[in-house]
Amino acid sequence: MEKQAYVQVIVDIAHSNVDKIFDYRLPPGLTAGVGCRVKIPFGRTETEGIVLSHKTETEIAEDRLKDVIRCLDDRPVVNREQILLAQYVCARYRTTMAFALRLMFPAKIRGGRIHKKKIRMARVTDAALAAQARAGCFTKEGVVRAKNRLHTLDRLLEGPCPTALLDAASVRALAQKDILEVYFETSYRRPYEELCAPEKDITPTDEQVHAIRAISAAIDAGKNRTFLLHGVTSSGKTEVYIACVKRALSLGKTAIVLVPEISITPQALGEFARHFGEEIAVFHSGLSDGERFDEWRRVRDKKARIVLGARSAVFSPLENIGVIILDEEQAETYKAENHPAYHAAEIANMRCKMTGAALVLASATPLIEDYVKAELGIYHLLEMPHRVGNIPLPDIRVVDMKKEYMRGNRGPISGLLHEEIKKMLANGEQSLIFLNRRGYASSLVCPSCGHVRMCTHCDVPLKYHKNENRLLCHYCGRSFPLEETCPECGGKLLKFAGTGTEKIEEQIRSLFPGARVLRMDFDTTRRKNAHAEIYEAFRDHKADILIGTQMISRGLDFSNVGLAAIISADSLLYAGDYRQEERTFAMIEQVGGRAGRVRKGTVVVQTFNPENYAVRFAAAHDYKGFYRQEVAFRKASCKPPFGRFFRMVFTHADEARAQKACAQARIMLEPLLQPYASDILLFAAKPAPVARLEGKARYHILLKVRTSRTTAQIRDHVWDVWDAVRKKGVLVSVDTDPYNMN
DNA sequence: AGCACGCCGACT
DNA sequence: GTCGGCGTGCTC
Repeated sequence: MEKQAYVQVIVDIAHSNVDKIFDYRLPPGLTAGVGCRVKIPFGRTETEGIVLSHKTETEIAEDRLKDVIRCLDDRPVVNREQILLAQYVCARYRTTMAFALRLMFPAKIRGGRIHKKKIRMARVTDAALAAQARAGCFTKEGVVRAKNRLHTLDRLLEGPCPTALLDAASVRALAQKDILEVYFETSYRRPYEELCAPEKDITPTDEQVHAIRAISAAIDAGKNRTFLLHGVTSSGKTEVYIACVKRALSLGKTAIVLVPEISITPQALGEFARHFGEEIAVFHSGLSDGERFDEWRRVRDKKARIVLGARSAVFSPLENIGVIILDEEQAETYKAENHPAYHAAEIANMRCKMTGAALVLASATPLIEDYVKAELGIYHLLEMPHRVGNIPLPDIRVVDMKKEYMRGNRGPISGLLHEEIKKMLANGEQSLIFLNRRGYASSLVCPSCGHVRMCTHCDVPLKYHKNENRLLCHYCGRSFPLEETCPECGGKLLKFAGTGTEKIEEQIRSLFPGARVLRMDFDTTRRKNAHAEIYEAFRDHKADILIGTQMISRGLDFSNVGLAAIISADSLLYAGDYRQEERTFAMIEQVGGRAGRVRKGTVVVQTFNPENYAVRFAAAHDYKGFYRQEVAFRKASCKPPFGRFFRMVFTHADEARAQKACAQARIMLEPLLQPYASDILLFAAKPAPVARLEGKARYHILLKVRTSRTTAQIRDHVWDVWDAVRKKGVLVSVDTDPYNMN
């Protein structure tokens, strides 16, 4: 008697009610490996599930068991390590196994809508036969009488060729005579061009050598270790990454390099593709579904051993990982916004622990939390304080905009910046102008009654976009016509407050009529390829000045940029979160780092707060000075890493329901947190600063906790309350150490 | 997620 | 009397 086979399946329904293992009978003749998707009957319908394991016995009564209908994959869509990782994600972020597993493979795989791309190929059946046919293309006198056929044969004698590149009539005729054969080959859609420029032969600096040695030793040992690579801009971190990845490959291991989404430029890709060619798979938001599927498949099928990508690439189906690198580890984009709100560094850390890989957190401006860990010896600190070629860090010149204002210059461009841009234009050098606010004006105010135009669906002011001559909501994306009269008092005057990139572009164009100006922001890069076009135009010096948001602060490493300017260093200082100084410091270093990468450059920082310590330390390129100051403040006020914040947000179309759920949660939390009273601060339930978003009311609770052994328990209590409250139809989200408090 | 079961209000 | 509101419970 053959042993009855059962499979344990996670149903692909992301709901806590069905977040458990279901046993199914595997009918004889059907195979479904661990990690494969299966079609299964579920309740009254059919659905997909993923096989987690096999077994020979089950506690489920025979009459309740159902059969697997069929297996949907011949190869697993998740490997065993990914299943373990998904279980970790479930526990850590309180999500369902279905949600966690979905992170592991391309979304569009479900339902099997994506197909492998096949291309039609032709090849000769026999070289002698082809040569004979080739001779037949000439007359006795040696004159060509069948040009297309000759060309086709010549091409095929060199090897197989896609039929798309050949003359269709010749292919048909030659195939008829069995001189060539047509067949299909699956191809991979590659999201970037082949970049096969020769490797540059660079001698690494002593600092680079030291970092490479330390990380390589950890990769060799196969023991999990975390490094904090603190390297100033242009200190050659990329070469360190490449050397470490090479080391991992040489040991037969694999590697993941994570970068913030916006720094995935052709330049950054090219650097890696040059070294690793086909071995590298790239993941970012710009890929089509087909491209993403193919890249993922190349990793799963072990055709690519290196993954380069944004946040979600940390879940790639690699096996035997040697090293995971997080470039710009302080970047906020490593944290996912929605459920599960995982942090890529946390996932990377877990994967490294599971496989004994080295984790490299790299930045010019590491997160305070991480530098603290390095100082405590939890992370191994590697410092690269010098730029490659010993090029000095750029001079940072801080302009006090209060004085500028008093002097009568009320525009957004200071006298100094004006002068510096002029100098650059005269020298034929390029300038970068950074402002992290898009549009023309950040609000539209009525000077008579003070009314600010607000979004009808969100509790936020509308931004004026001059190009479209409309008011836009940057939260929900809705657009409104610009009404000339105030809806409140009927006043006819309009006041545009706050400066955005559009206005800067207008100002620069009027101040420097001859200069060639480009703007790179959300609005100018919406069209496909627009980002690459602007990037290439600036790289090829088809423009003198590039104005932009966050997008220009990373990944643009152009030798001809002599000036980088920050229009307002204050933009992040009023965010109201505990990271505002840290982010201001990082922004100045980041943008400043774009200038003078080959020879010494200049940075102009405009601010109304020149005395702010983030601005002062950034101007002096003094990370450690800033760090010490910031750590002292955080310690005194119990902010991360000395404290944690938990924030619960309650969203519902009906304001009363959102408020009620929020108040209930607050009431439930109180007794649960009572034992920790001396270590916590539980704030009142109240409307969120953005009290309405997309037409839905929002309420929130903030909990501040002094870091201690009980922090994890407190977090669990918060999640328990979340679990209890969310069943009432109100959307509840929990954010740990939120980046913003909107 | 879906879908059935089940227990209270206003109608042909 | 019943049609239908959506609260609760189940799916191998």
